[in-house]
Amino acid sequence: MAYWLMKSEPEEVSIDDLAAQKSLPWFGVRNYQARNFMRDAMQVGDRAFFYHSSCAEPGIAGICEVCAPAHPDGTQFDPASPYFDAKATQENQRWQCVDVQFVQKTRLLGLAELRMQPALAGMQILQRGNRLSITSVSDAEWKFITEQLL
DNA sequence: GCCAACGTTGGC
DNA sequence: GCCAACGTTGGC
Repeated sequence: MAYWLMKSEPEEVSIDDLAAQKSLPWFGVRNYQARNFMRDAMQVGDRAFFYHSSCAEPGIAGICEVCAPAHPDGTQFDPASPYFDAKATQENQRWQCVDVQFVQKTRLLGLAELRMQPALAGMQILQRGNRLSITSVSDAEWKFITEQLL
């Protein structure tokens, strides 16, 4: 069982959207490293912080859980989708995603507040230039955030 | 809207 | 396989 942090733009999919839908595919990832995490490392039952990015209040907004293993991301084949990938074919599909289900909404734990914690100084999301939309979270970081901050 | 940082592309 | 140019991310 591993822990993750998954970024989503709340204008597209927020923690409230996930709560309303119960579960949904984590579609739209177009970065190989993040895809590889979903395809190779994430397992059903893993938990993740649901992080709101590119918005007025970026930060952790809730918790979700992987509920289905990686499967093809259908948006790569949909010409109407912003995530359409003209180079993806049924034989050579490029993008996969896991499904996640809602666990809980939390208070908004903002970026600045995360940065204030010495215990979290090594967190991937806080590293300079970090852009990866899925990062792993250590057991210690998960414990600290869930038990001390939320 | 700015811009630093990073990933991807494509010519060579 | 190098690397410059370009595109994207994401906080501010």
